[in-house]
Amino acid sequence: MAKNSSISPSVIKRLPRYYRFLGELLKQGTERISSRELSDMMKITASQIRQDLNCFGGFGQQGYGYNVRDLHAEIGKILGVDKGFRTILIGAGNLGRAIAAHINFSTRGCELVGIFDIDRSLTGEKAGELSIMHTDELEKFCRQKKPMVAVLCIPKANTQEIADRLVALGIKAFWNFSHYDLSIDHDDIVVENVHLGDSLMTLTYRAKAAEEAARDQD
Amino acid sequence: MAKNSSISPSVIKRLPRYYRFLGELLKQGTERISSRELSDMMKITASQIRQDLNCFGGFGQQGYGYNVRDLHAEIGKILGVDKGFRTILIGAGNLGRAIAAHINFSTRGCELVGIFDIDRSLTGEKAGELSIMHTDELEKFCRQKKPMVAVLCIPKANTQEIADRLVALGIKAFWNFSHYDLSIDHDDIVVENVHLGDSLMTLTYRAKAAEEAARDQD
DNA sequence: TAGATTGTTAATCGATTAACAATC
DNA sequence: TAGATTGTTAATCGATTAACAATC
Repeated sequence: MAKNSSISPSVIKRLPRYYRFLGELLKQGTERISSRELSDMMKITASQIRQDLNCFGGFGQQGYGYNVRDLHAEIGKILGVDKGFRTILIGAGNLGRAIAAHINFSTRGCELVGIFDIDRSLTGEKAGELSIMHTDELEKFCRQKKPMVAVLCIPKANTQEIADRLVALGIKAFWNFSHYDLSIDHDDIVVENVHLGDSLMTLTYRAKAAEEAARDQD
Repeated sequence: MAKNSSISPSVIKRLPRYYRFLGELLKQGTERISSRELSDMMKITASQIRQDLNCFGGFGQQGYGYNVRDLHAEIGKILGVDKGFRTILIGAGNLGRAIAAHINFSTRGCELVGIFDIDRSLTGEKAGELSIMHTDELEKFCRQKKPMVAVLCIPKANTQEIADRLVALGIKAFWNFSHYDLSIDHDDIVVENVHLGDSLMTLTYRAKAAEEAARDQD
């Protein structure tokens, strides 16, 4: 575990992808895999795979490769898939309900325990397994259940205010889908801003660039 | 435009964020801004901003800064926000309908023109402005409307098959939300894999790391 | 002119790839 | 033992930051 402290941001971003591919291999019953085979599947270099996996200790064996089950388990442990962090979701509009229904929180270290919306007409409605609560209930709920993670699916204008309120209620991690760049100045609080719109724009840019390149070739 | 060809991937990924912040400033009526002021807002270095903006020609003026309106327009043009690429969405489940309703395609260079699902019980239902069509209609629709972009909100198992079918129908860009790493071996076709699950896992990892760091301090 | 701030070059830093000795 | 493949060091590449001369 000693090596853990120095895992670089680039490696961390690749970890979930390794975890997914190893999960697939495990499901298929593959017992061992070499960095070369994995590199073919994942379309990254074998060198990078070996470099990455070595950040957290030698899980491979020379002349053999990596044991799929062990490696999968180890990466899962590093990512914290067994943490079960209690998680609340704020904003039960289209996107909020889709996230609640679509994301498998439990296999990713989180447990969705509450959904809130400011719109009283939604109070009591079901979203997946859970009934939507009014945001007035947040304080009481958090005092009782002490959630650690909050998913924000709310309009830009309310994001900072709700985030501040949730920080006061002990939330330590924000998964933010609002169209607002959330940043919080406590170094024990982490924020992941998603910005689907930015992702689409990047695609537009690349589509345009590819189109121009193809046209130039004619 | 000559400098365009060499814009690095890291810069491209930051472009939508610049565009957003400049849009905000424009809305607030700010006329000019220095790299220093913008760096405070965006929490990146002024040096990086100047370096980035210089990839596509000198839009600043020494001793003055940048004209907000001009810079916003220029970045928009580079991203292709005015392209209006015809776009179809496949998979009108929770996530698909939320994306259709929640994302402002038109301000991001895309125009959503059709929604498809394989489930006949959804055919004819409204999703935003559009009525859901059956995937059997894809061929006919694409021949007529010639869409260029496809948003995939379908299960993992169907993704490769649908993608191949869409490539044959002339789709050049994929915005892929399925739990599957799509890669296509034509260099005039671009793919953006979103993977919300990976994003949540990264958050879990960081939450866990921050928690451990805080505990160690006690 | 003096002050401000860019554009741009040089220095630093970090991440990726290549290479190969260690070893299963 | 011979073959395979890792772990790890060194080389390369790219991205970020610092510095400052150019110039508005």
